[in-house]
Amino acid sequence: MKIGEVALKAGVTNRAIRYYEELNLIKSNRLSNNYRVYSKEAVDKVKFISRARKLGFSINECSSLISLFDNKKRKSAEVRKIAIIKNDELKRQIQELEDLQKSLEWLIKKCPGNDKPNCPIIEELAS
Amino acid sequence: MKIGEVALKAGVTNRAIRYYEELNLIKSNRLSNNYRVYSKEAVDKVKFISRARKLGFSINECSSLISLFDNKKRKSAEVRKIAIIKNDELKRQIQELEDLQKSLEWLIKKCPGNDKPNCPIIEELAS
DNA sequence: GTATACCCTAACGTTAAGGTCAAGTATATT
DNA sequence: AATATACTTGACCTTAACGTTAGGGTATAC
Repeated sequence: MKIGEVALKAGVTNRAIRYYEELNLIKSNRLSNNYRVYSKEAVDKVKFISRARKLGFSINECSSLISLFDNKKRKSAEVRKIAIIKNDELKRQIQELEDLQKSLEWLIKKCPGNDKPNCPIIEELAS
Repeated sequence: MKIGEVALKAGVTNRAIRYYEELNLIKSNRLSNNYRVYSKEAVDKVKFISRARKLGFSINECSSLISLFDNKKRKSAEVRKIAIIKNDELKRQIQELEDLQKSLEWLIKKCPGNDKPNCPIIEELAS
């Protein structure tokens, strides 16, 4: 299977695949014409990476997950640990954004939103 | 007042001030030695920008807010509009992150976290 | 045999908001 | 005078995860 087919099946671009390969997340062999060839398992791996990315994991984290994916002697506790770290990060990030959003919402509620210049939002920022 | 003092009073770096100036968010005059000089109002503006940034507004949005801040004939409805747009963006962003986080949490709960390889997180990503 | 589609590497571009030199000028202190 | 501190511009650096050319070679269909 050549790169285009893998890309199509996994729903990513050729460039992304070459990039993952560059970072050693996946591997390929070469044909005599230097084209990359992939096994069916490579498609699964690329899909795996794609799903993990959509779950919020960075490429680096994907790399760790792929290692565990490959390691049939893995301990589920190790996987769980990575997931928990990411989950905590997400929760913290959400909290920060919520704090901002609540502040903003509070200001919006206090703003009359009419034709006059008087505005609590501007005043708050200027205070 | 020279740049260092403004930076100190507003709690940002000299570089940040020059950057804001470069993007026309603030202005300065020059002394005969080419040093920038600022008025007291400039300090207020830089503080304004700094606070707005911390509320989640981008430099571009700060630029719009500064224009309204400067415009004494502004309508509070215009300010409110910008704030509402940003608020909606924040809400959407929070929602996306929460969806991710919930998915991850669900997987974590299902993972035994022991010494065995069997792991629902890996399985989900591989499915 | 030529048009089209696919593959290759190398390398620069993208986004935001400044950070970090480098090299020179100016001011202030001792 | 020498040293230390503050200011100037200009230009490259940072992060992530690829996107996008440029300039080729290869394969397949007609």
